[in-house]
Amino acid sequence: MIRSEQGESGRTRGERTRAAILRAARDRFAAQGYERTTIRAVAADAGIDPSMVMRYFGSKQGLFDAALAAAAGGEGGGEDEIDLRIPDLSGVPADRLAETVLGHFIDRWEGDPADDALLVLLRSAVTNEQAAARVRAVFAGQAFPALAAVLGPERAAACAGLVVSQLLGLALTRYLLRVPAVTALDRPSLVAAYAPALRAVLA
Amino acid sequence: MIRSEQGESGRTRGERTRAAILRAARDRFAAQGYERTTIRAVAADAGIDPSMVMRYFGSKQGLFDAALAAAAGGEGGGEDEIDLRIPDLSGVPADRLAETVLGHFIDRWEGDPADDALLVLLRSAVTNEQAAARVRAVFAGQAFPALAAVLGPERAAACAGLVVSQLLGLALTRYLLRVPAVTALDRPSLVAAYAPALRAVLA
DNA sequence: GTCTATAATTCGATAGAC
DNA sequence: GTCTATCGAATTATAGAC
Repeated sequence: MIRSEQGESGRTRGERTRAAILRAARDRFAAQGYERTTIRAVAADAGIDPSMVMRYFGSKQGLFDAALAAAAGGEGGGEDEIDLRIPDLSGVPADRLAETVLGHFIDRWEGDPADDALLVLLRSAVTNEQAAARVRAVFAGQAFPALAAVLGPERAAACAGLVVSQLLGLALTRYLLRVPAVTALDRPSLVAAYAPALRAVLA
Repeated sequence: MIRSEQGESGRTRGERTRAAILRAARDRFAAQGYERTTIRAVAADAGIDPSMVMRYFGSKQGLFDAALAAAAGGEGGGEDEIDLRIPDLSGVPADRLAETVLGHFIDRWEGDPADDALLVLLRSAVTNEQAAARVRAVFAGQAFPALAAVLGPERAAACAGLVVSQLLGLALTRYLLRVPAVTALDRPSLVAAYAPALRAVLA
């Protein structure tokens, strides 16, 4: 029993260390962005040595990519792209579309604290061109198709940019800048307040 | 003529150096944000020694504050706070309010390339708490009162957060993240596209 | 697999000559 | 007023002992 299968769910020691690093990295990148996050701080949060981060992820950029993929992919699989998990919009009546999209988007931001892929990505995208390109790719590859499925491609093309502006504007003021007038609202108030504007775009 | 009044508009040599540093700093902060901007890079852009930056502005934070104030105050005076220059909203008919606010906001972003105070501020505010606090102060001190003047304080309180989300969402997707669906629009299309959503909020 | 030690840079900031 | 020289701290990244 020298090289032991660890008691917890068959994970090896290395896999647990790797997971601890990723969790710490996700929190740091989400809270401080790419530049201000240091490998040393991540290592300290994870309770291991900074050199371990390099061993597992090669470089700071490699750690960022891994943190993004881990936050996005969840525990299910190993996809390396963020999954917005936009649901079954095709069954939603037109007059409930705005509320449905808003509710789903807010859930993605406030639901599981460990699932902060969007926060990680958006916080860094403002000063990191690579992260910004990723935001563009996510919305082009997921948000637009989801809209096109219910509105048709031509109407989706006309309003996709508007929808992205609305949703990211909400995220920016509520989660990144923490503007009091926006953070003061609870979830139901938030949906009710933003639905008319989004409906004006989707109609 | 040893200590010469320089030929150009009576400015002393030091004043011209100071102005060159400020211009370089503004461009760097606007393009890269606070953390990625280095004093050395600003000095190189301005064609002077890095120590001159320290001499004139004391610290990196001092340089940032000065760049913000210079971009905001323009050549007119010496105010040290950003001026959104929200105009005469009280004379605007209610059904043209959305277009007026949008047009003014877009002009502030695209008008004078040297007047990039909002870009400087927003780019840094996402990862710098001090800059974020400044964004909150600007909107609380200028955007909200301007709205209150036309809508009354109670209606302004209800929609001020929404308006900020809309406008900053536009700025984020167009100028910072450069989402193609948003950057593709020219100025008139932009106003026409965003006006319905803003009107839904202001109505 | 984990850590110690350190290399190699880069940064903000200071002291002082001219 | 401008620059040279440098300090001290922080960073990413590497080499190697255990």
